[in-house]
Amino acid sequence: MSETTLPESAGRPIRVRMAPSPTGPLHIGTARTSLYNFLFARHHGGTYVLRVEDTDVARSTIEHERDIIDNLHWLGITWDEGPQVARGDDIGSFGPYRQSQRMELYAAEAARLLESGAAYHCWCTPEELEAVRRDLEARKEAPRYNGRCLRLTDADRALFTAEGRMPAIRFRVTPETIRFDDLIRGEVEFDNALLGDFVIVRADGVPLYHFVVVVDDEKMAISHVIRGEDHLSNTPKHIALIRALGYDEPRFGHIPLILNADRSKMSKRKSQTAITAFREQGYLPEAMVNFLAFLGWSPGTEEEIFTLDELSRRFDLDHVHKAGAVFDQDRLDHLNGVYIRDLSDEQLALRLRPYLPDALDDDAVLRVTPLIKERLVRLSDATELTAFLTESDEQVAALFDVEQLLPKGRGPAEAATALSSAREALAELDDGDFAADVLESRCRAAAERLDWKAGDFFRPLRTAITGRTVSPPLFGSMELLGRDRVLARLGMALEKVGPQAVGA
RNA sequence: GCCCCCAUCGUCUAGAGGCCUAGGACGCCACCCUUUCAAGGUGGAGAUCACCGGUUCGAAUCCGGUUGGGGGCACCA
Repeated sequence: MSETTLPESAGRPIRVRMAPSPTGPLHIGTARTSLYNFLFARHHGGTYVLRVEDTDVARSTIEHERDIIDNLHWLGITWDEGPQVARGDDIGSFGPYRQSQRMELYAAEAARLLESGAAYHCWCTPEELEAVRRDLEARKEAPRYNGRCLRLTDADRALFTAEGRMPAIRFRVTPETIRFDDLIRGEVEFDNALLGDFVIVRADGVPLYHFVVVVDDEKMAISHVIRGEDHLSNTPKHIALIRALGYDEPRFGHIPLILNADRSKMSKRKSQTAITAFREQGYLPEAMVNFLAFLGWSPGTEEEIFTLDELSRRFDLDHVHKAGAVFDQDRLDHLNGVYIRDLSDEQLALRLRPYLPDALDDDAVLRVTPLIKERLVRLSDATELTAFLTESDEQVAALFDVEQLLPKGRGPAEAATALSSAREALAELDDGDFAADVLESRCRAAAERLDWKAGDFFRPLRTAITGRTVSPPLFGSMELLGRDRVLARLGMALEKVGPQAVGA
């Protein structure tokens, strides 16, 4: 681990965090941010914290939390501190790690802000706020809060309280220039005079994101906040809060966004974003990690296949890009194929198991694996590629029409001839001799006797055996199917061409 | 509307002033291999480095502007 690239952290131990919100399944963008934080922590020997941002109780669910944790683990991302399944059983001494369990903390910090005058109660109703916003927009001004409740008298407040209205808490933004040295973008400058006072605690007492993120990053001693670029313009709010609360300012680093094909921020509406969906389709976690790492980062060389360990050795913020990166499905597919082919037959067979029917026993799965290995883009492709093994002879026969039995330039009668001569040649074999190499030489000999090109001769056989014109290698497929079913399928195909063969 | 960020082949990227008549990968095309499809091999098309101006002996690389794209401006995160 090189210490030379260690970003300055004011002498604090390196602690980074991922802070997913369980309002949906693990998003590809969250996964990549988590990966970068993980790699950063690993590379610098820092501590990695998982914090669940579930203050929005209405939208947060335990199912989503489980999906997030489960899929993070699936990717191989691990953390040093975080929540446990059982509440109150956390790992790490900065817990609890669910924000919903830290409400007293936020209330206390909000009270401090109220007391110092850095925050104030706001009694405006959503309707009033909406009206003000519309008005400002109509006048082409920034849609920010007008500070009305800042000018309330004690009598006004007493009146609202008597009405039973509950106030929200607003942070009073000091007009000042906020500068920070972003780890990825360098010096960034904002004018906070342009910001309106923003709500930090809702009228129902629920504290909001910009507030809790700042409180927790301090209380969890986070040294580097590495997050998506969509938070770049929220950072001056966070810094203002940090100063008002007397906290230590962490280093910030904003990584580029993952984009839809149209270059907008990647979204569920336009792209598949749930990691779990990729997982179900049979993308390998190794491929996913490799792919995600290169979406916005490169090692600065021309190497491109990296394991998680190699990545944590090589990863550094210096090589993280500034521009957003379009999610390229073709590239993911290619990488997935690379990783699939890199697996041993045994390993691959194991991973294929969930995609194949129970009717195919483990031994059969292991035997068919080498036949389909280099034809798989996703593990789920195995389902279709091996379907002919579990389909009944009748089902297979129903899959094709006579057209698909015919080699280029040949008619039904000739297909019938090929089919029957193949059946004859194979029928002579015992069960025990039904091996791919034997089958192949028999069929080649039969083709030769007919004076056909082997490829032409194989086409009707392939269709008859698998029901498809595209299939795994023909003779390996026949071997797996066994003598009886091969002969049966050849017979059924023959019946199918029969009438036309006669008519031809 | 205001603020901020960004800009190298279609896409992901290499590139930190001369090594660049811009390299790699994916995708695409052709050929080879071949029992189909893949995989593999070889080759090819594809970027006047968004544009304009400056700095410099020299700029994809530095500076300024323009244009274009994106993000943010919630009692969501």
